[in-house]
Amino acid sequence: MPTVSSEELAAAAGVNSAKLRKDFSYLGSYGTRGVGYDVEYLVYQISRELGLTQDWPVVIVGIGNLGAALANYGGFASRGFRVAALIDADPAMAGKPVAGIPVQHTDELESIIRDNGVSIGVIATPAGAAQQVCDRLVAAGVTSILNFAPTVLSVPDGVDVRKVDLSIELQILAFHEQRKAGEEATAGAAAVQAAAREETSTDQGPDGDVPAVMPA
Amino acid sequence: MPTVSSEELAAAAGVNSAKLRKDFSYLGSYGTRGVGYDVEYLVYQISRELGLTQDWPVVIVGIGNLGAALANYGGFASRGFRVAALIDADPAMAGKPVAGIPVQHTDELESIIRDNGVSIGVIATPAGAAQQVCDRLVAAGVTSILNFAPTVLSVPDGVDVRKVDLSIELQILAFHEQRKAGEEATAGAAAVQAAAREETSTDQGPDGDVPAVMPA
DNA sequence: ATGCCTTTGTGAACGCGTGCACAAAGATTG
DNA sequence: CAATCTTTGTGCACGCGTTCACAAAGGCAT
Repeated sequence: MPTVSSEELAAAAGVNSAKLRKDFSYLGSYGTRGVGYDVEYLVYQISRELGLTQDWPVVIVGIGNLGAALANYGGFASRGFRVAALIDADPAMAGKPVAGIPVQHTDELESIIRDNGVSIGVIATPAGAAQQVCDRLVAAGVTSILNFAPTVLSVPDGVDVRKVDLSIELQILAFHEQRKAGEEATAGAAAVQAAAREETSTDQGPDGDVPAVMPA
Repeated sequence: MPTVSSEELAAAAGVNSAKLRKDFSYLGSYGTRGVGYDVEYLVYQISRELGLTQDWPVVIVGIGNLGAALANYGGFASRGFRVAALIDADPAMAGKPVAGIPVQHTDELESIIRDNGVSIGVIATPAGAAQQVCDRLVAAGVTSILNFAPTVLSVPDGVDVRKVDLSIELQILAFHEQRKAGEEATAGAAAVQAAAREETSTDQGPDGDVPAVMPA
């Protein structure tokens, strides 16, 4: 039986082994003292807890470059996601296959959601259409939305929204890049990013982790 | 002179006003007691600290759906980024304009980087080509890389890499979705995501923030 | 079977970040 | 110019998460 110790795992991940053990303990997944964790069992437990063993039907709305890129993205299937439908407002797109899936018109949105029991929707439309699409998704029963459009969506309670801003990551890189260059005047620089984050977005979305460097 | 108090700002952002003031204090940007912060000055200071006032030339390598989507993305210009060049390995793409910028062949990579003083590169190639492109970018002088390819890149010290995995955000939504549904057996669920994070990626990339719920 | 060795699971201490609360500072009004 | 009022900047305390350290547990060799 192949096993791993918390020590090995921690070293590989660059974290503290005690924390890792404590985290695992919340799972209820018990390791064996003197031996370690059964790899297969551990992988299964974590996968299940994360929802990777379930099948999540997903719709993508807005089949432009980004929507097409998402439809073609290989990582989805392996993580338990299944693209149930591609939806676009352009009638000319209807029926055209993208990533092997025929695009359907926005008119079908509600019925697609209901027929497939979709609870997760991806919005890759232009900013102008995003809120409207969002409202329709929610009304049809979607309770989780991944938003790529550069708009903050408002949704009723009980609906989760995560906003992906492709430029935020670039901004974080630029921030570091700037600090590499100018070590002189940039003395009391850092903790700003936290403040900036507070200013721009109202909560939803991924927090780019810039290490909170405390200036001298 | 238009001003804001830390109290107003904090309320709008949903955070504590004291923390906000403390964060601002690290900037050295002083507010005026009894009045608040000069909005214009504050915006400028934060922008400058974040590198938004600088002009960052960026190259995008791999002009498939994703690369094209990035090239068309409006958010870049407003954040100080300028797409200096689009690069693709397919000779058939060469010269074809995407988002108004002609695609150039991979052969030109090194000279483009050098001529434009590019220090930030975006990789939107298939996984197989990513490491090779990365190596060439680094060799040509790029010191920050935004990686959309589903591979972990290895780079020498001094080079920053951020990996964007489009399915991670979906996974976080699915995680919450699962918890919404099954409140029964999912008693001692939560802190797993931290552990999972430790397992999968070795540091680089955005940490999707799932609130660390402690089980009873 | 007994003792030793390895590794888990966790109680307790430490450290850091957040939030409270107040003194200092400046603006404003009479 | 003095008194008052508002808001900043920050010392201090609290709380939470991380880390340390060790006892309990199980495997394995003799």
